[in-house]
Amino acid sequence: MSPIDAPADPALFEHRDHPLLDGLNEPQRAAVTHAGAPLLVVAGAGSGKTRVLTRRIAWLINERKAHPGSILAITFTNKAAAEMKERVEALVGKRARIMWVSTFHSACVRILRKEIDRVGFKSNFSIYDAADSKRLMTLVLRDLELDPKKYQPNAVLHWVSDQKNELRDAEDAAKEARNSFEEAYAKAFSNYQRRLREANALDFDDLIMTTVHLLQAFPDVRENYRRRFRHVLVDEYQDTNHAQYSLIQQLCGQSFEIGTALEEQGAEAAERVEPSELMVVGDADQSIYAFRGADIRNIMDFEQDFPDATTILLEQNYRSTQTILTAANSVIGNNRGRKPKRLWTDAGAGERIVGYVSDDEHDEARFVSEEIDKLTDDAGVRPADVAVFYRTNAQSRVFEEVFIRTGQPYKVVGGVRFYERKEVRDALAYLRMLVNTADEISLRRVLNTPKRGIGERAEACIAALADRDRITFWEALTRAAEAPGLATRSLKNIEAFVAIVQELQSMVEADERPDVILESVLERSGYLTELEASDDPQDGTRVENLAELVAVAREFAEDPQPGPSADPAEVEAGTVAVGLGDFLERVALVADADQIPDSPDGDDSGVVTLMTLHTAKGLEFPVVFLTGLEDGVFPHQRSLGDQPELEEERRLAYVGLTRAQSRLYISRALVRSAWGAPSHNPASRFLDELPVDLVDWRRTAAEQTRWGRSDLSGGSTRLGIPTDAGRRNFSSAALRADAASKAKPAREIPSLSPGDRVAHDSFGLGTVVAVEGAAEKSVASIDFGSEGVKRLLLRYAPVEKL
DNA sequence: CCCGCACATTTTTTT
DNA sequence: AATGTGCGGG
Repeated sequence: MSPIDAPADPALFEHRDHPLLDGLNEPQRAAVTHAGAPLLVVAGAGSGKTRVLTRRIAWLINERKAHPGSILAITFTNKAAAEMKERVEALVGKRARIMWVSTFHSACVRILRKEIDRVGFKSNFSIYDAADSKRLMTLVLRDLELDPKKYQPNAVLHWVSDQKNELRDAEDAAKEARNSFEEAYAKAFSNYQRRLREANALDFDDLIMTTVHLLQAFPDVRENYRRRFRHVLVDEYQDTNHAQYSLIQQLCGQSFEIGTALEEQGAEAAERVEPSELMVVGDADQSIYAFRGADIRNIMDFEQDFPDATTILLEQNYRSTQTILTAANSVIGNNRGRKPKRLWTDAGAGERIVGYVSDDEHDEARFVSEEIDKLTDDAGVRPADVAVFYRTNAQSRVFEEVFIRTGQPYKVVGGVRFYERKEVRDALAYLRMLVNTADEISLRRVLNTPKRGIGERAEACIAALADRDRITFWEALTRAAEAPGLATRSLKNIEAFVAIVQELQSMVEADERPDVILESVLERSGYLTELEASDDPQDGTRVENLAELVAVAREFAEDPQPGPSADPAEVEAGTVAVGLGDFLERVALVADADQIPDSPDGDDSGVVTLMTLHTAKGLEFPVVFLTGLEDGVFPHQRSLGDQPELEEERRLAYVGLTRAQSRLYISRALVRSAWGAPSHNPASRFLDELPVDLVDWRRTAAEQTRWGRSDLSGGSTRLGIPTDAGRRNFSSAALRADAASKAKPAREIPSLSPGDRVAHDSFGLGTVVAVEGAAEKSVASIDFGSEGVKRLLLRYAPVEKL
């Protein structure tokens, strides 16, 4: 619990205070009670902003008699939304339920489901995620016969996303194209949009952009929502992009920007609605999403955009020790052009930061694991109090390996997400196609999955028929008999497929429960049968994942927790929609952060949490391990040559540091393998930016132990336990020099021949089966018994000849 | 039409 | 290192 929940002296406020202001400091109270002009709350990390938001909403309802339905609060994740709603409900009771508290995306979906027919979509539109978008873009680029080397789907999509975040449609983009390169991009954009429309589908960015366009184009719709939302609150304002900014403006009727001012004059005929009250909360130092269009100027320029705005600063931190805050302040102070802000606390200095320089990433992970052991044994820390952060998802692997080996339960948040697994996506594609037959991407995905003899050739015939008769791909499938050039055999298979789909569709029409439909899909499609018949061990896991998905669907059907875009009126009446479409929507909008084990009590108390720094935003943990502090890893390679990007990395470091409540560990590896090749990276420049005396270096580059220690106790590491040498403080510069001089992990390649017994760090003992190639390139096939036969590149593989 | 193999590509971060 | 894509043989 943070200290804010236990005010030092409640009596101090009692006589003059409203319960809703209880335990708040002065600026916090000012933010809660502020009325009128647009309000910017600059909330430093851990300054109690969630508390301010919830209290303010409760204040609006209880004291200012705002109708709960007139409140729109935007949060960053659905989980944050659910929590906020819950907290407000605890303060003001059940009527809080009809507020809109959701993410930008969920709020837009909710508006679009009602209004989107005005712009030519049907309300059962599909939502395409990154993978769907990529598939579609690949098709588009192929159609346009663009060189896939020069025009990569991801690059084009990123560009398209930028356009949409700036509210430019394909036409605008084409007009602004300055060279043939951009013209090609604009063309792809245009085709991509056309095909989305044909599929009755929207991608993530469309959800926002389409809503804004809709509000701009239809004054009656806009007035309707403006009249409804008298109070708009936006959290994490520093991470909003231009489209989201415009959305806020449209919804609030705040129109101080020049562009909107003109547009507003045009709409003067329509009845004017008083602007809604706007409060935004954010911290420019925690803006870490510029790469996806977030515009830090939205918060930096708030006072210019809204000339009569009030700004309130929250600088008192209730989360961390002064040591941690000083470190964070010191790092972020290296960014230029930021508004000065210094977090402080009265919690005291606390423990020093612990630093560790490891030989490689395995050593780093082992250090983290051992340290967690010590903390839980001696310091009364529960594993659930511990979080391990890293820059990129790929870094989670080593930690997982170590935790598996030591039996430490852990949970990786994000990464290869459940909903991105192939089998789960296949199953969802079936469901989406059933709900929206125009969804060609989903339909074609499952057409021959599992294999049912409908190949590329047959698919092309159907596509040609659809093209010729200007019908959807699905319709063409139902009329496959008319397709020229289609083999009889293929036709038979297609007819069988169509029959299955129609049967399943009738279940959807009959409003069967999502879990029931899903089970039928897996059964009738033959998907499950195929997996069960397979001897690939991976397919066993796939079956389990599908069972998990069915369980999720069942839970959804039986316990209709109001979803992010559920209609509050229905929630109130206890008739939350639990149809297949609602289920799909829920699934489409879940975020990584939504899956964080929420109460670290009970079952989850023994689980360590692993996640990227981005996912960590908004969270806090008593103990934090910030790993991989190497130039090229964090800050990321791609940011090294670019000042703005480097500053974003620094903000990311700031976010990471400020997640820690009482203990902070920082570590780096001298050698780290990526793409199967080792590279040694210098110390992260952010380490230089930490005050030297705050860090207790348990091990420095100078103390690197000898390689190849023969002691294989535990079979887990080839590196010796670091000596507990004197705790001298090396400046980072010294460390770096050390790293450079020692940076030769000269590793000899064991010469092996078939029959040799070897030991491997993670696979254990094995027998060499075969050796190919020579010297640096030699590859050995080694039988590790229950672990199977592995092919290992001896130069890098941690094997030792016995 | 399907399977197996070689090869390229992968890694930023996410709603 | 691991996974997806493109080709050739069956």
